[in-house]
Amino acid sequence: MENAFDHVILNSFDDQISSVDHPEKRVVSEMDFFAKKNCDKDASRVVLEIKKQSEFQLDHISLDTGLNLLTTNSTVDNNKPPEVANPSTSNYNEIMVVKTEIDQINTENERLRAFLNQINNKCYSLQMHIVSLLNHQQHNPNAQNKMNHVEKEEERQKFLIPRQFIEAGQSSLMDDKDGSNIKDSPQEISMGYKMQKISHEVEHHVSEATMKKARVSVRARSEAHTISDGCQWRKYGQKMAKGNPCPKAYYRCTMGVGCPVRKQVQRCAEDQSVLTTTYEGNHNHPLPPAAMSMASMLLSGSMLSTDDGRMVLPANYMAATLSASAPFPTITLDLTNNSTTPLHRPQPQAAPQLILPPQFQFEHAQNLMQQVLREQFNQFSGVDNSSQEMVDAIARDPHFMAAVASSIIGNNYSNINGGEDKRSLNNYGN
DNA sequence: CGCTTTTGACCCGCGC
DNA sequence: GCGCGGGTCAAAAGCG
Repeated sequence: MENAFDHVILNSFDDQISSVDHPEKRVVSEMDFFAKKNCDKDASRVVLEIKKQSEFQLDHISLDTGLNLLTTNSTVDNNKPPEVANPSTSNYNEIMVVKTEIDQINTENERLRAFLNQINNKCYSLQMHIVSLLNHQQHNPNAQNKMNHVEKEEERQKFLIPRQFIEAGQSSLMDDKDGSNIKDSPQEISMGYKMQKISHEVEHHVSEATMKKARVSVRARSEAHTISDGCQWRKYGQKMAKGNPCPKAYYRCTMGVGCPVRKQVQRCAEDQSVLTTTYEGNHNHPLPPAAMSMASMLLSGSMLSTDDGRMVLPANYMAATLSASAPFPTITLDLTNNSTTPLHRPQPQAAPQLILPPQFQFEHAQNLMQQVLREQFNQFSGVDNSSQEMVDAIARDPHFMAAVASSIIGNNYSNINGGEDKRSLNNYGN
C-alpha cells in the first residue's frame, strides 16, 4: 500500500530537489493532487536523480581535484573553503544535505508507520469496547429508556463517528494489496487478519441498514453540471423534484463492475449557483488518485474542480452538518461560504434530526478525531508527551483525514495508484 | 460500434 | 385503496 504520508513526503522530496536544482523553475505553493504520478516511480526517480547527480558531481569534483594537484604552479588558496573555490562542491553538499534529509524523513516515515500500526491495534481494542457497550445496551433496555431522544441520537453519533475513523485506519493499513506499507511481522499479519475478521463481525453488530445507507452530501458553487470527484459516473435517470425548478440527476459509479455507489446531483432551489451532490454507498474497487485527492480536499477545505475544468474556491469557510435522521444519516459538507443559504436537509419528512451545533465545523471534526485517538491511548495504555504530540499531528494531517473521508466515500482506497480506467462491461451494471 | 444520455414507464414506500 | 413523490429501469436517441 501507498499510504497518504508516503505520497505527501515523496512529492515534497520531488519539489525540494527540483527547487534545489532549478530554483527559478518551480515554486512549490501547493500540492499537485491531480497530477497523474506513480508514487513508486516518483520515489525511484527521485533516488535515481540524486544518485545520478551525486555521481556526476563526484566525478566532476575528482577531475578538478586531480588537475589542481598536478598543477605545480597552482596558486590555490588552501585556506579558502572548498565550496568557494569550486561551485560544484556547493551543489554536491546541497545534494548530500537533501539526501540526508530524505534518509531522516524515511526513518520518520517508518516510525509513523509503526505508530499507525499501534493505533490500529488500539482501534481493535476500541472496537471490542464498542461491541461490548452495544451488547450491554441491548441487554439493558431500561437504562436506555432513561435517555431522551436527543441524548440517544448523540450517543449513537458517538459510536458512528469513531467507527468511521476506525474503518479508515483499518482499511488504510490492511487493504494493502502488496503489503509494502508495513513490514509486517508474522504476529502483526496475524493480528491484522484477526482485526479484519472482527471488523466484519462488528459490521453485524452495528446497525447494518444505517451504515449501508449513510450518505455524504456536498454543497459547492459550480456552474458545471457536476463536480469532478475523480470517479467515473453514468447517468441513469433524471427527475423533477417537488419544490425545485431544477431537475435532480441520478448517477451510478462505473469504475467497478457492480459498484453500488450512486450519487444525486441537484441545484439548490434558493441559489441555483449551488450544486448539491449526495453520495450513497461504498465503492467495491480501489479509488483512483484523483478521487483520493477529492476526498482530501473535501476535508481540508481546498479546491474543487468542475467537469469543465475550472476550479471552485469554497473559501476557507467550511461547515459540516451531521444529520442522524433515520434511515439515512447524512453528513453535509457546505463549501459555499454562504451562511444565509439554508443547508439542504435530507428526508425532511423523517424523524426529528440531530443537527449538531453550528460550531461543529471542520476543525471540530479534527478535534473530535484527536479526542478519539487520545481516549484510546488514555483508556488502553499510558501515553507519553511525544506520543501525544504525534497523535495531535496525525489527527491534524489532512491526508489522514482524507482516509477518513474515504471511509465515507469508499472502502478500498489503499491502492492509491489503482483505479485503472475500467469501463463497465454492460450498460447498467445490474 | 459501443458507450452515454434522455425520458417515459414502472416500482415502491408513505400518508391520508 | 388511492394518490403522490422519490428512485430506478430500459428502450431509443445521441455521440465520438
